Amino acid sequence: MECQVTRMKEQLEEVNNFIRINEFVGFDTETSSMLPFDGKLLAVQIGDFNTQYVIDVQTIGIDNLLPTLNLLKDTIVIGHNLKFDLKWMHYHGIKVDKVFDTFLAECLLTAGLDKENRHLSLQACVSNYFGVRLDKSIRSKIIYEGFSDRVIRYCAEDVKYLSLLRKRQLEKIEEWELEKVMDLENRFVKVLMLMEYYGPIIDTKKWTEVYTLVEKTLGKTVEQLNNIILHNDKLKKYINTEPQLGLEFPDFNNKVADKVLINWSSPIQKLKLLHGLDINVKSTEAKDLIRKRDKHPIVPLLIKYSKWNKLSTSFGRNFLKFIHPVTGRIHPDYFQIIASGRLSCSKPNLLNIPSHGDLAKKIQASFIPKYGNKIVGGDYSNFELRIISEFADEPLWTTTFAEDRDLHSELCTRIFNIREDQVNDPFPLKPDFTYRHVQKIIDFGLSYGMTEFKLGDLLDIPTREARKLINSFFITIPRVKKILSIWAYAATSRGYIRTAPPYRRIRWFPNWNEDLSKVEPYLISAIEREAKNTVPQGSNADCIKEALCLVQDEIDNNNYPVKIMLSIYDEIVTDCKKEFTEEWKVILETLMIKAAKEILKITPVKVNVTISDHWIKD
DNA sequence: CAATCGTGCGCG
DNA sequence: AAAGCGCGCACGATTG
Repeated sequence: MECQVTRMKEQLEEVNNFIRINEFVGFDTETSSMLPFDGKLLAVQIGDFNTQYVIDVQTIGIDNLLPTLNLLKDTIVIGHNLKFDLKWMHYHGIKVDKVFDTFLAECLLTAGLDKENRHLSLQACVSNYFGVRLDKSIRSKIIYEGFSDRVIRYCAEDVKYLSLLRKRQLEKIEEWELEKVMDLENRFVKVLMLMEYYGPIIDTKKWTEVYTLVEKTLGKTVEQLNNIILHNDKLKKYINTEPQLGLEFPDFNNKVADKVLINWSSPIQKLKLLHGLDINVKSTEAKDLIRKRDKHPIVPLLIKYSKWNKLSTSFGRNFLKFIHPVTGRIHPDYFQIIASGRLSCSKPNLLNIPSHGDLAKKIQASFIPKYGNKIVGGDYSNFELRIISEFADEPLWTTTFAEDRDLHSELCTRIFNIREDQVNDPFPLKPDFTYRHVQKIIDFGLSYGMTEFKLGDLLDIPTREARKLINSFFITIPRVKKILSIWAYAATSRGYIRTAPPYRRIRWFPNWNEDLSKVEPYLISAIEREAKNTVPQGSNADCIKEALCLVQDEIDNNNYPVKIMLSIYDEIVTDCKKEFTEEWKVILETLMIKAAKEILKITPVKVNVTISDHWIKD
């Protein structure tokens, strides 16, 4: 084994040669922080099984290293979770063209498996594939002890196995025909890196206005709740006799109460109180409480409290802490491949920003483009239902999409036997819902395996009425029922399900067994429901990832003044120079349609594009 | 006191 | 009845 530390500029020529003569190079970095904006690049490791170069970046100087790093664009860079390393490369102006990410390969090969059966870290992969143990703890000592012998050795080990790991993973990728989706994910790393690097900008003034309003409303609600128990002899016994340590009223008035009568965030305390009022609920969630809202004035207040407390804790003043002091942007952490193939997002989660209602409008309006720019957004219309339609080949659905009519309304008229102008009339069994609203619940719910119990529960109608709705739904569109059962059967007979061609991503079902008699019936049902959902949800993910790759390539190839700001499941939000918006709007729409046509071959694609001064949902 | 689980709710 | 799917987060309750 040859592993060496590179400290001198002259030594870099050897590294350069290594990069030039190799089609693939293993690549890793060590840094003093997670983001390049508040730390330094300490080491760059390049190598393969036989040779590793550990480059002491600070000693050699980043400027002296740039020519070497620039050579990377002519090779295929292999790395484990390259989203991290590429962010540092981008910071230093280094472009990397082709990558193979062993972390993403492992994510793809094990999608859907649970914690026990899924080991994604480099140590775990190297251990599982080669039986070699890497010691991560020593590597992290680089900050304290610099390039000591053992640090160098372990830095080198982090690139040593990458090319072998890729080969072993490729065997499996070929075995399971995952080449196409692996390629998609490898192309997508760069895009996701940029979405973290150029994360959204928040108008703090607008955001502050919003949370001031939220805290005021929450405070009032707490006050009203407290007044109810203070003036009701029956309820006084539920008041906490001791101060609830660590709990305070929101100090929206700079006033902090010294004790909390009842902790309105405690389901146990709320449940006791409700039972004391002879209100029989099994939980304190809104869905249950809403049925009892007329029993006592406290019930609607409890619903209100939960809602506003959520807004206050998740989207209140804490949210502003995520604004990076140097960049002024939010730099979230995306996870590239969850079970279905979708993204997830954390610190903060930008995929669950409120978007329904007046307050949500104000929250979204706080997401603004760079000064002088505009937001150009595009979202797919009914993508998941179009996926089902594509494979069900259901005449009613295909003609509705072909004629660009509203699917929910269309189905509504058939299933409830009403005219088109009646779809927004109240639904007789539950008058606060319209027919179309009910239909929407049915369309999504039933497509993913909802039973009459849940539907009855959701619509607050008897189970037998729900059963009738389900029956007429599937009688009206029998081919949808058929394709759903085909997907369910595929999953239970094989133990996995695939998304639509050409990507054909796999999701595994860890509870499955070849001998189905060994699988509990309820687990079989769960696999069936998950499979029914994975095809449309995962195919949608494949599509939006392809679209995002096309969009970023277009931006890069033409130097367009555009940044991808957010992507929420079926929506792409971009930050675009004002003068370019009209032109960009057309390009964005075209590329999103182009991506979708990879999957939807006979079903029309519809994309809605908007230009605005801030994030908005149309 | 930290780790873990459950509840409830935000999004598509 | 574990009887739509996919997530992350805040908070309370429980555990060791």
